[in-house]
Amino acid sequence: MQKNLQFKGHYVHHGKNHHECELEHGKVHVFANDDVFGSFEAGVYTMADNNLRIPRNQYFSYTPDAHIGVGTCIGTTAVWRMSDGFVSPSIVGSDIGCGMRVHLTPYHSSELSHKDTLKKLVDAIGRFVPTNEITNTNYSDIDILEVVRYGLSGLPEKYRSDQQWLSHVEAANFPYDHAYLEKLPPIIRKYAQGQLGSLGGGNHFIELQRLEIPQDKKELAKSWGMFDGQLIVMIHSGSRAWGAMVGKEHNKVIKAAMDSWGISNPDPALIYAPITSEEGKAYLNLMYSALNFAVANRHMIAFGVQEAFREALGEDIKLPVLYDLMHNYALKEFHRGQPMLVHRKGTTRALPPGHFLNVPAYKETGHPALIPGSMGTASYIMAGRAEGAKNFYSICHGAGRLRSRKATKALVSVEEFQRSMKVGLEDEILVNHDSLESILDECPQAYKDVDAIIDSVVGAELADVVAKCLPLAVIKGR
DNA sequence: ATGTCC
Repeated sequence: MQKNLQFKGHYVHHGKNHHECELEHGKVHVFANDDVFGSFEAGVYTMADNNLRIPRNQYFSYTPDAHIGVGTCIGTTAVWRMSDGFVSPSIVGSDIGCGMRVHLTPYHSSELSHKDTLKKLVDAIGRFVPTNEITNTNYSDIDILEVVRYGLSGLPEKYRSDQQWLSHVEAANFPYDHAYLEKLPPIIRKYAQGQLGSLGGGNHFIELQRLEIPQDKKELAKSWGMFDGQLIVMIHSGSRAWGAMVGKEHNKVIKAAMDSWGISNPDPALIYAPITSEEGKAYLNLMYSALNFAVANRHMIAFGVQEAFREALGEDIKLPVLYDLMHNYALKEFHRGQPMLVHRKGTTRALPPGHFLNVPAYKETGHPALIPGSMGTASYIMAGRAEGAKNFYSICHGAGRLRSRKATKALVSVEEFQRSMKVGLEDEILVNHDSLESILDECPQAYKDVDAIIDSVVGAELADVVAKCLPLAVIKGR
C-alpha cells in the first residue's frame, strides 16, 4: 500500500490515479496522481465523512482539485437515487449554475497580439460587460421572468447571436414548476434585471486565450472549429444574485426542516433534504430557475463581448459558441439502470464519444469540457473518455484553491503577482485593473498547479486534452 | 460566490 501522510485510514488503489478511501460512514473515491493525493489536507476526509452520513448515498468522489468548502468540498461528485435519495444545497454550492463558456474567433492570435490592440479589446469588453455587484446592464427589452422560466429560449430574437447559440450548450433550458417562483422575494427580479449579462467578482473572468493543440488532437479540434494559434474567448460566471438568493432562502428552510425531522450532522453548515420532501422539491425547482439564469447570463456576457470586438476592431465578425457547461448543479441522470440525482460541486461533466446525453452537435466526439486555470496560467479544453463512467463522467473544474483568500493576501506580495502576470515584459498578460492589489486573492499562488490537476485527470483516464489555452488578456471583477 | 453583515 502506498503512503499518504494526510489520510490515516485504509484505502484501495484501484488503478492509476484512482484511490478508494474507507471512512467511518462510507467510501470516497479520490482521482489524483500521487503528488496531488499526498497533498490533500486532512479536513477533506472529515468533510467527506460528514457528507457520507447522509443516508443511502450511492457514490461519492473527489477530483484532484478538491478543497474545503462550506459543508462540502469543491471538487465533489455525490449521487443518490431519485426514488429514495437526498438533495443538498451544500453539495450544489452557493453559486448555482456557475460554469464555463468558450467562443471561437476567426483570428490567429498573432493578428491581435499587439499590445495596443489587446488593450483596446480589454477596454471595450470592460465597458460592454459590467462586473460590479450593483450593475445595470440595461437590457430593458429582456423579460427576466422569461429568462428564469425558459433559459436561453426566453431571450428575444435580437440576442440570438449565432447559428449555434441554442445547440452548443449543455442545457439551454431546464423545465420545472414555475409556480415556485412566487415563493421568492420580489426584489430578486429587480436585481436580476440589472445583473443579466454582468460578470460578477471573485474567480469569475473573461479571458482572451491562444490555443495550443497537441499533434494527435488536431483532427478532433478541427472538427470542433479550432486551430493551432487561434484566439478564443473563455468566460467563467454564474447566476449572480438570483442563485445566491435561491440558495440562501432554501438553506434556511431546509435547516429548519432538518430540525423538525430530527436529522442532525456534525457539520451544521451541511444542509440536505429528501428529494421527495416538499422542501427538497422546492429547492430543486428553484435551482433550475438559477441554472436558466446562469446560462442566459453567460450568453449575454458573450453578446457583450461580441459587441466589444465589433467596436474595438471595426469588423462585423461572428464569435460562434464552442460550448457552455456548468460545474455547480444537481442533475437527474440515468446511471446503472436507474434515475439518479448527480450533484456536481466544482466538477465538470465530460461525456465520452457516442454517449446518449451528448447534444446532437457533439454526439460523435463527446462535447468539449472547459477547464479554467488560475490567472496567468493555462486553461484546458478536454474531451471525456468512456472510462469516465467510473466517476459518473465527472472531471475537475479548474486548478482548485490552494489557500484561502485571507492567507493568500498575507503570504503573496503584489510584486510577486505582477511577476506572474509578466508585467512590463513583452508577453505581459493584460489585466483590466490598474493595480493588481484589489484582486491579489486571485493570484496564481492562491491556486494549485493546474498542470498537475490535468495530469491527474488524464492519468486516471477520465478525459484527454484537446487544447491548452494560454492567456493573453484577462477581465476580472473584484 | 453574494446587493458580501444580523
